[in-house]
Order: sequence, then structure tokens, then C-alpha cells
Amino acid sequence: MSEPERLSRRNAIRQENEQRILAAAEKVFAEAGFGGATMQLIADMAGLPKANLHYYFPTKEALYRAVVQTIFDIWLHAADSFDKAPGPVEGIGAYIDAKMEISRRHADGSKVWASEVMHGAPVIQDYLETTLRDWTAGRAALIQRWIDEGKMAPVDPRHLLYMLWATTQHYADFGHQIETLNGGKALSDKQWKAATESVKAVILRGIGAG
Amino acid sequence: MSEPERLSRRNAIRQENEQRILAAAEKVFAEAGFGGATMQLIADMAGLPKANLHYYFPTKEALYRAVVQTIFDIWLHAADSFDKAPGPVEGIGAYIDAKMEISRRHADGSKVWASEVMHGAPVIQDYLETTLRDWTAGRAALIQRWIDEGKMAPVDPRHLLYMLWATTQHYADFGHQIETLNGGKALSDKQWKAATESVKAVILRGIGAG
DNA sequence: TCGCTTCCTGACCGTATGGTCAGGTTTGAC
DNA sequence: GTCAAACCTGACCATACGGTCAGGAAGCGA
Repeated sequence: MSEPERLSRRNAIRQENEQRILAAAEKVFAEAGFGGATMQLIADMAGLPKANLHYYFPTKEALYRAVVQTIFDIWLHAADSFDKAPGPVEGIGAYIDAKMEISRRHADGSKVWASEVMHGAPVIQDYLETTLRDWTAGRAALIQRWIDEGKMAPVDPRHLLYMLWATTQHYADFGHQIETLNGGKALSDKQWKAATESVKAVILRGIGAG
Repeated sequence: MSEPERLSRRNAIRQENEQRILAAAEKVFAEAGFGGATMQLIADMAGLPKANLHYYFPTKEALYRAVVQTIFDIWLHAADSFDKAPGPVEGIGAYIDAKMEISRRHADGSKVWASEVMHGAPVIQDYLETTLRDWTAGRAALIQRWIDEGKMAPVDPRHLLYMLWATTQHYADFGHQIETLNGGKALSDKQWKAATESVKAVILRGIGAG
């Protein structure tokens, strides 16, 4: 994607600082939402003066956009395994695995994305209408092919995709609720695995491919 | 719950205004989040001067809390049909119906709820730890009984509940995304029905009760 | 009609926010 | 070593926000 940057001190500084800011911003936006987040808080969390944030990202919205962009890329990437699969068990199974992993490892990013979409996608509407629309059409076609080949039950591919997104993202977006219902403790490794297996079991059996 | 209010002009005014404010607040909180919402905007949408909002609801947080309370009650109420059912097909089927209807009719409230939980439930943590925890334990026990009676496959009841919440709420919380992927048009009656049937088909077959 | 309560609201206030900027320091190509 | 470009930041600004309040209008029991 980006050509290998010359490894100068300057580039190192730039990369380091942008990374720190993005990480802090992701956390703050996830916790407070766009409106509730403040540049000052992000700056404090990144350990930089506020004015420095504006040096790298001209506006709050530009910073926010960069955060959303990051998680969107990760999100799309999760479908790689989906495509190469010979059938629904491998494809959808691997997709659930990947998306559950994202919910665990990038919970903040997932929340930012969810928040953005929930509020009408004010800054990423164009992505929804182009990249996501194409992506969805492609995967829906693949699922339809599996149905036509008798590899799974005839389920509306789009609603199936929504179910996959919903069930996996829920563990990130509603993680706090799940944690509360888990006695106030975050899910353990074992519990994450059990969650993933539960989702896979119900979905795969549900589409007649278990 | 509340004793029948005397039908005076005053009470009518109070009820009317509180209702207008709550309706406007629900919409604004859903669209902008707590931090992004402003009392001025809510006031404008309710057609009242801002100071009047503070007459009925002392602070922004009090107003917000009232909005969340409302949707939480609706949400809990949706499980009524669940309980009286003889088995998973009727119980879970009816629950999905009810929750999908809520996603459609109370999309704004659902978003406010989702937003609240996503941000760590700052104002309704107590509900999660008491009412919701009890509610969940009760339903999980019921599902476990169905499993023990051989009426459905052995699926972790809690993860099944999460799947039910996730799949149904998704149509409210991510309604904008779904709409965009639907060619920019809101789902029609027929499409809502198809969505509900898809969810029910996959879940019920997925728990071996279809 | 009187008098008390509830309802209403324009004007105001302190504060916090996103953003700016002038002036400084560091880096690195030459 | 020179110097321009990149980096850094304390101090500052205009604005918008949540909330207050004094004083008036409307409702209503007696």
C-alpha cells in the first residue's frame, strides 16, 4: 500500500506520534462517542500537548475519520478466509473465527464503527455505498452459489450476513453488558472459545451445514 | 403502576409536555449520542424553549436517564411471551417476533440503549447488575430446562440469549447500514417479515428445534 | 374575586471546547 | 556549518454548551 518510508528520525517520530494519537483516540471515541470525546482527553492519553494533535490531524473530525478508516480495513480483511473456502462450513466457520477475534482484539475500534453507523454514518457514508456494498454483493453471491450447489439450506444470503455481523460484533459492542452478566469479569480465554463455538454451532446447524 | 391522575388541565399539560420532550430527546440522543446531543436541539425539536426543558427535567442526565428507562421497560416486557411457551419453538419464536417488532417500532430507543451499554453503561449499571442479571438467569434456566427435556440441542443458554439480542437489535442499531445496502430504502413490510423469518429459521434450526 | 401553586421563558452566566498562532527547537540535505 | 523544512507548544480566542433565575402568565380551589 504505502511505499517503504525512508527510516529517518523524522519519519520515526511522525509514525510514532500518529500511532499514539490514533490509539488514544480510538479508546476515547469508543468510551465517550464522537460528541463526548475531547481533544484534550485524547492528548492527555497520548501523552502529548493538545496543540500537537492539531499538528498531525487538523480537526477532530479528521482524527475520527482516521480511526474509523483503520477499523474498517481490519473489518474487510476478515473476509479473506471466507473467499478461499470450498464450502460454508469452512468459509463461514473461518469468518466467525476471524470476526470473533476482531471483537476481542479490537473492541474499541468495533465500538467506534458501531457508533458511527448507529448515528447515520455521517463521515463514512461513501464507504457504505461503495466498498461495503460491493463487498456484500460479492459475499452474498458466493453464499447463493453454495445454496445452489446444495451445500447449505436456502437462507437469504443478506440476512445471513447480517446475522454473522450481529452475533460476532455483539461481543465487542455489548462487551460491557456481557461482562456484567459474567459476574463483572471479562471473558476468559476458555469463555471466548466457548462463545465462538456456540455461535458457530448454532449458525452452521442453522444453515443446514453443521 | 401509577395511580390514575386526576384529569385536570395541569396534569394534561404536564403529561403532554413531558411526552413531547421525551420523544424529542429519544430521537436526538439516538442520532447524536449523549455527548453530541444538546438541550437546545431537543428543545427545538419538541417545540419548547430550552428553559422549559429544565423545568421538567433538571439536568441533561436526568432527561437521558428517563429515555433509557423507557426503552428498558419495553425491552424487558418483550419476554412475556417467552415465559408462557411450552417449548423453544413457540417461546424463542415469539421472542424473536417481539424483539424484531421493537427494533422496527422503537429504533431510536434501541440505539440509545445500545449507545449507553457500549459506553460502559454509566447511568444504568445498577439495572444491569440487578434487573437484567435476574432476568437473564431466569431465561437461561428456562432454556436449560428445555435442553434437559430434550426439546432442543444443548446450546449454552447465555450465548443463545446473546445471539437473540444481537440478531434482533442489529436491525435497529445498524438499520442505517442495512438501509444503505438495501439501495438506500428502508425495509418494506415484506422485507421486515422476511428478515424475521430468516432469523427465526436459522436460530430455530440451529438449536435443533426447527 | 382572591390568593396560592404551577407553569413558562428571555436573558444571563461560568465553563469547557475545538481550533489558532507566533515563536521556538530539532532534523537533515547540502 | 548553514539553512530551510519539519516539528513542537504555551497562550490565546470565539463559540457553544448546560444550567440558573427573576419575574410574569395561567390554572384552580375556595
